[in-house]
Amino acid sequence: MQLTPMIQSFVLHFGEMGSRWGISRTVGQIYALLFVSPEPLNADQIREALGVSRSNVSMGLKELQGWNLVRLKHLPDDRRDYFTTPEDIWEIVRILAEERKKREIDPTLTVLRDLSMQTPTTEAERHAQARMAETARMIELLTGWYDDVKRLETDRLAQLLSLGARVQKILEMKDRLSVVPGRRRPSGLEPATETGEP
Amino acid sequence: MQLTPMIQSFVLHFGEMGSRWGISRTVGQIYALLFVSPEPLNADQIREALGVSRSNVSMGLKELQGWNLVRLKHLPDDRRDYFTTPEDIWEIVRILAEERKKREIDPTLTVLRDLSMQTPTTEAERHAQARMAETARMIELLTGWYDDVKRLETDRLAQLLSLGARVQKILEMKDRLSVVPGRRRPSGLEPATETGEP
DNA sequence: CTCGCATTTCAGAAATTTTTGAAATCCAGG
DNA sequence: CCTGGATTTCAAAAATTTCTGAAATGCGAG
Repeated sequence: MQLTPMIQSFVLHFGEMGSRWGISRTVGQIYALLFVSPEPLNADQIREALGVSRSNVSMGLKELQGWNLVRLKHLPDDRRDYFTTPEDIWEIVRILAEERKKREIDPTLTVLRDLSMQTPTTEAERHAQARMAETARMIELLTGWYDDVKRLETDRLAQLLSLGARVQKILEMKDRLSVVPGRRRPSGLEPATETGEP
Repeated sequence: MQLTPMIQSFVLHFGEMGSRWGISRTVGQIYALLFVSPEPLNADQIREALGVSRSNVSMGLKELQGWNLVRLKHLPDDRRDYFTTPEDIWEIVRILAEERKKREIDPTLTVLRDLSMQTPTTEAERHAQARMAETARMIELLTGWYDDVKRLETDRLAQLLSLGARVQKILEMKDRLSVVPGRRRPSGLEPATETGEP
């Protein structure tokens, strides 16, 4: 398969960006190619389009499968594996967010919690620990929010996003309204969220 | 300066994670060290604490300055440069988000817009272009939201985050309320947001 | 201007990551 | 149990990134 200049540009760009993310150039290119391809591709088609070795394609696809970013398909009377990306682009975003969180955030949160539990021996450690605890709380707040919104349906999510900062107005409105039924709103940041593991 | 085991663990962990992000091990370690240090450090203190070459520290600090992630300080009667991280951890998050957007998102959005404007020559290109346009719109929605919320004060942001999915309830409430004054809400996703550059 | 300390630059060395080709493995038919 | 296409594995080569030491540069004080 011969790529048109336009598709070529796209694929090459994603290859470049791939390195700024944690993936290799080839993996980025493979994904870009599958993403814009109107139908599933097999490993040899990918190899030909990208001009890389067959084994490199195999490894790249394996990595993408590890990221849950590709779907395996089969064509009748053809025992080769064909690959696609999910149709729904929001699904891709969700997967990316989930996997990056798993790899880049969760391990750090574990370490921070762990270190925050130790008894400090020096003044420097006391300070360091305060910093770490602060970081852990921030990550918990962010990931807690993420865990909530990731459950929203796509169009609710889009609605929320397009609302943007106007949410602030709504928060204010809610403040005023919530006075009426006499219910106190839990005050957001202040109470130390001690979510240590057992 | 000799690091305690606890601080050592933290610094080493950040070094490891550094590679999963786009930074080198040393840069990650330098940042971790500055982050937990109760006061500013100079290049030689960092070199000693991390056991790396002086030039490596210099380059690492330069990179961190490029990311806007460190502040330069000066002590009286000492002409060496001392470095700290911003006190406010949310400030750090804001800077990180801003810089990563600039490096990882914006260039892609530019390419996507550019390619989406070209006239497709084949059916494959037509499909690819649709995919790219879809992606561009999604990125615009996400970054538009980000541009909005990044202006919120920290405690408003925290309030918003801790609200999480309960926002959905508020959205529903707003739906109902907005009927009263007779104003139509712009429906979020549906209208094609043609935000091409001139 | 010169000295002395501080920082930066930079070319090469070291380490790490990516890519490859060949061999091994897998597996559906026959 | 063979066969042959398809895929995977893996050790080595290639490419890239990171790190270092030495030399160059910067700069305030005298």
